[in-house]
Amino acid sequence: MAASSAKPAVAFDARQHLTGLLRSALASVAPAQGLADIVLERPKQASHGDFASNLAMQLARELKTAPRQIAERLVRELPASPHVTKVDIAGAGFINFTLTPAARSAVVATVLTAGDDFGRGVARTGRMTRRLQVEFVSANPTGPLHVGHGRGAAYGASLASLLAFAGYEVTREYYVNDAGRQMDILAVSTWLRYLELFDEPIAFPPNAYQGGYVREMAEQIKQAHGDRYVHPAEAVLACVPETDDIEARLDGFILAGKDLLGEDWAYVHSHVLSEQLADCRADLEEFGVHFDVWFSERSLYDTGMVARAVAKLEKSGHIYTQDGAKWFQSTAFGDEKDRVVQRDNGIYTYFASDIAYHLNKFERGFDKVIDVWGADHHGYIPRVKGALLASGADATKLDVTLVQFVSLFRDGQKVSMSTRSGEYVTLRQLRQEVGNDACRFFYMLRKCDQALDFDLDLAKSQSNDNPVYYVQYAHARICSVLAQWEGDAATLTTADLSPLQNESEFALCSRLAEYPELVQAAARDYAPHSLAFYLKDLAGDFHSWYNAERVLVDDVATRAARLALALATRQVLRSGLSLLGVSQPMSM
RNA sequence: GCGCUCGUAGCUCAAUGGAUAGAGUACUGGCCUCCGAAGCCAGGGGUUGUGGGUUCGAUCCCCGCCGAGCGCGCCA
Repeated sequence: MAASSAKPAVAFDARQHLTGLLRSALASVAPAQGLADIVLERPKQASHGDFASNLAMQLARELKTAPRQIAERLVRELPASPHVTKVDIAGAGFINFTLTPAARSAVVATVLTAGDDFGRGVARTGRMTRRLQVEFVSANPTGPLHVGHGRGAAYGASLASLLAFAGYEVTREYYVNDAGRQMDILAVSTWLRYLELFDEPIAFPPNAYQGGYVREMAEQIKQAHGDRYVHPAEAVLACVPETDDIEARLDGFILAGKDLLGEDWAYVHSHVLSEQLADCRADLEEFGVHFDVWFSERSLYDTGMVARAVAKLEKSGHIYTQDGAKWFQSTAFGDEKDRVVQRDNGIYTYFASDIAYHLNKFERGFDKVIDVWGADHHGYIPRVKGALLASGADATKLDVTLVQFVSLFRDGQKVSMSTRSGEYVTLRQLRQEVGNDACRFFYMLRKCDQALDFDLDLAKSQSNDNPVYYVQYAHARICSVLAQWEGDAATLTTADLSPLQNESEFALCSRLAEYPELVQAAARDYAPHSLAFYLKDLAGDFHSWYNAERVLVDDVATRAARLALALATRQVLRSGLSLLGVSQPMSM
């Protein structure tokens, strides 16, 4: 298409340009320091110009000279530039650059030309990592997702989108814990509720899953299979030891299920698993959270990966046997104590499958493996990294990001939540109360390593005050103006931008220009929350400008320039909101 | 007790080692015959828990103390 040739070969990059100027000045002032990093930051205050460099302060020690004096010399040696209108020395020795109006507004054309690609990073090569995996949520499929999972879901999904946009190839993965005791507990819970439907007198264990969804699954099984799985209470209770140890009693119920149901146990087990997994998946899809891979823990056992992983550790001499169990010597890698990988009864622990899983991830050739865990799992980091090291893997390729807890408040009271007791607010309930957009955005309004207090009443009663509307409103406003203009937006790409002369216009331009570097920084730091804060700032700059200046004025040139600025703003709003999984309404 | 994550305006939260620590909310006072007032402008609000250290410069890095959450199982 001919239109693509309209894309300028080299868009003006102010940061690159100024870096070149400073490098040139540095070569004259201090030739020996030619390799010093040139840092350019965007000052918080408009009076400090468009860019500031701390180069003089960094050189003060080496040159044994006062920063301001070095700054003066640097400024004297700066090559003349058609894009710079003013260079100041301020504060402790900052060199402040103010760009010409043309250089400041040039970003508008850059945005409109690039469209959805504005801010997108190019694929990295060489020593930069390229293929990434983000594993997140990975909740046991033993019940509905709760608001804590929701935070992990929103964080992981936004992070993955951000990394992909920043130029990495990203795989989104959910680790399904479909093996192990928790699944057995869910199966037996359902079976016991099922027996209740046939009036078998068995007291429901207090540590079994209490949620209503368990009763629903029991009802489904009854509808589909009648009394096929019914066994008399006496037969069931015969397997359950008379003890105060409720865990031992629960294991007795599980044993009863396996013994009495025989091959039918597998049916109940797989039925409840697929039910919960499907529910979880649908919940996440509605929340705008998608996965490329649903990885089964059980497949690690079926393919012998778990046994191989343990054997590998054994071979490298990091396993010893004590009390009939096999222990991994994780203390050799900084863990607090050694950990069992295989119990005396021959059954592997979850830790063994975790090792196998991570080795599998590494075998798949990712340059970086990012695990998003709940903060309560922080104690597992040393042992997992230790196992990787012991297996000869490069543990620095594993990054673990911890997402802190979410506390819900209703009527000023903290809502106590426990998965087992079934007394918790589900992600689905939260989404229905607050809405998906507000939910996704709200979760992103704090750093993930910060505990989150979520006031349900506030989110419900004052949902109009939610920051997400502030950002979406800016988008809708722009759509409205463009609709009233009734022109062809494509013509704005080449609009003359010289009519943009007001401070509020330059402030908005500067914010737009910041977007690509913000994307890179947020991706580097695994910090999608900074994108949410950026969008709030961008919307704020837009609203301020919109109140200060009128877009649809009679003067044709001014109107075109301002429409172009509005359109560029909409482009970046749309880009950022979509990365966060928030919709971009035309009207609201 | 040991370990991890934290402690910033009344409240909820920001701040690649940079300049006078910023937003929102709440409070006070202004702005719609004018493109969407879910908006804008202005104002008061702080010893960044605390005491040291490193640095030209510390909310950020290091150490002690105080306080909060989480973890410390042959559960997942």
